[in-house]
Amino acid sequence: MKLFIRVMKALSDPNRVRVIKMLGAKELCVCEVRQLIGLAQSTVSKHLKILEEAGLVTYRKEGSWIIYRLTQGEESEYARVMLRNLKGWLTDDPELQEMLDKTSQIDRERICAA
Amino acid sequence: MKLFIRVMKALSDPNRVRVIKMLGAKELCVCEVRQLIGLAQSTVSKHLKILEEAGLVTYRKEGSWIIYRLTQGEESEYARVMLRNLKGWLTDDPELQEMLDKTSQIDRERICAA
DNA sequence: TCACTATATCGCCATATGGCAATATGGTGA
DNA sequence: TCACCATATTGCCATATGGCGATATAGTGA
Repeated sequence: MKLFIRVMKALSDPNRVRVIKMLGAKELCVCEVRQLIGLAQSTVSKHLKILEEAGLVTYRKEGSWIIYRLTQGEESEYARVMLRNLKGWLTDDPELQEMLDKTSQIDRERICAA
Repeated sequence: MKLFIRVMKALSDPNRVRVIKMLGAKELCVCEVRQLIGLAQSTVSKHLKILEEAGLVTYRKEGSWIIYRLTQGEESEYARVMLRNLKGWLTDDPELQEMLDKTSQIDRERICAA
């Protein structure tokens, strides 16, 4: 029950759902997410942690960047099924569509000066 | 997005998930739910409203009882898919199992004196 | 080492949520 | 009509949540 609730809570916030959809298009470092979603860095970091603890996203380090991507739901059936559902869901939301356009265009080198 | 979030929020509370699982076994009036779940009547009523607004449950009147049951997700793909998933999920949760046993045994006439 | 960048964590605040008791509403049956 | 039952709504409280700025941590590169 606890794990299920954790996944549902993680998906109960529109900004976190936006992050999931963005990461569905392309893996992103924290400052790219911050740019795309327009929240404070600390807020983005908190959201990513919640998604990670639900088994929905994972990350790797690359230099001083931390690059997040969706998981395959290896840790949680709930995460796996919800990620699969979300691929098909919300595809006609215009605000999300615009965000996804920006996501595919974004250039990490330009946004996060290295 | 709003509808999706509404479904996720509805499923983010363990007591509401318990109600869903109970109603998956059998339709129930509010006082039966109250008995099974052990919360105040006003709290149960509030939870049922949230589930209803998410398109997960519906109700009919029968005398002075209001009898709730799961929907078929006619109103919402999100509700439909989640209800289908939930049928298979949490089936080995011992605390839920016990509640489901009680649910199938419950006798409306005995609990809710008419 | 130092300055700089990226990220995480902390402390705070406003609002949302889940709980209850009390009250309102509406049907039942004498 | 009146008393009673089931349910919904309201008002209140404690805790959770989502937001931010400030600070801590850690890597980079001079």
